[in-house]
Amino acid sequence: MAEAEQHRSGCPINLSLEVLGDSWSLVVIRDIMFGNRRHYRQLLGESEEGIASNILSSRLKQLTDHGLVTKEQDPAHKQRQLYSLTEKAIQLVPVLVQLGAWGRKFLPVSPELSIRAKVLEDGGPQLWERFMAELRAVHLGVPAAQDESSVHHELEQAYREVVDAGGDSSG
Amino acid sequence: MAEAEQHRSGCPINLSLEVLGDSWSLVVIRDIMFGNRRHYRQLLGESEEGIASNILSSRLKQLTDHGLVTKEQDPAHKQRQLYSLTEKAIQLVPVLVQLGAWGRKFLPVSPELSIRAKVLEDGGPQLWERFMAELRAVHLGVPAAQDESSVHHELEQAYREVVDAGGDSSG
DNA sequence: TAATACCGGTTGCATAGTGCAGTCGGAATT
DNA sequence: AATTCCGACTGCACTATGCAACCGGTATTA
Repeated sequence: MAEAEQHRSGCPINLSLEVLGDSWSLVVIRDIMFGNRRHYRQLLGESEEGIASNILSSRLKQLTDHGLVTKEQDPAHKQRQLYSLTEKAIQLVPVLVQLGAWGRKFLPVSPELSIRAKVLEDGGPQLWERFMAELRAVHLGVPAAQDESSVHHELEQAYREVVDAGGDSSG
Repeated sequence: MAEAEQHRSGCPINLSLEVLGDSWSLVVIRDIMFGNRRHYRQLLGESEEGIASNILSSRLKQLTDHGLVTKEQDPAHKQRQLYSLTEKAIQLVPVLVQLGAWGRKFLPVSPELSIRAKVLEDGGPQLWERFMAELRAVHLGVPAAQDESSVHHELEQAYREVVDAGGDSSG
């Protein structure tokens, strides 16, 4: 947890990039966050992008060191590890939404995998907050507000609709 | 300009990371965008983070290939190249703002280098739009709306105030 | 006209990170 | 007792990064 590193500069954007500036870190966070993948094997096997096991291992370690992810034993299975997001990671929701919005606008996204981004984009900061509250309930054990009708569920539903309408592709 | 690459997946976040997912690309864009650095030597020498010349060269080439940056000869100086942002890059403003906001909240930022992030964060989407309109005027030659009293100037002013009040650090 | 400084890079080289395939010891299941 | 599942680790080839030196052409200066 000690971060005795040397920073390139004190610029917020630069510091953020020193933590997140590679091609896998945010993908792993995305999978935990939106895909609710909490175990190593899940993250490894159900990864859209096919992350390699050593890279996943390395990223999970990094993310843990940076305080974005915590790791604990699953009480039911002694050998199974449970990865959870911290508040620091949950507050990346706006970053991921904007990144997704930009990708949707300018890159060759697939309909199935971008519908969730669209829902969050259209929902605006209010929906993001609801989603973040949900993540806090799931990952931090914060009691959920009763009025929340699961943004996660809403995202899954939108995804299913597109898949059912479209036809092909994995996911 | 032909992009015959293989993509890891059609997910918007993943595709965005395939373009921007390294520690330098967004730093270079930040310098062009907020620091108004338009020439190679400027980007190289006035870089807070001390980017290496080969990395800068490689990133400018990549960014050009991805359609985020254009390069043209400065009419005044035959050998001088002028780098400009495209609309695709200008629309990264919300991403950079959110990334900066996150950095400000969780990372050891310096006051001088984070005041601009704070102003943009506090200004909200409306200010971002004004800033983007300004960038279009500067980089795309779009005529500026008259009511715009320069967000860029506002950011510079806020920066100067912090520097004058604070005292040390480079910038 | 000659020397110098500035321009946007390139090259060589050592180190670090990525990607793939195979492997590992322990725990749970059969 | 044998097999499968668990979260990784190892070896290896390849690519990217970071540093320093260097480059030919252009503009400026003496």
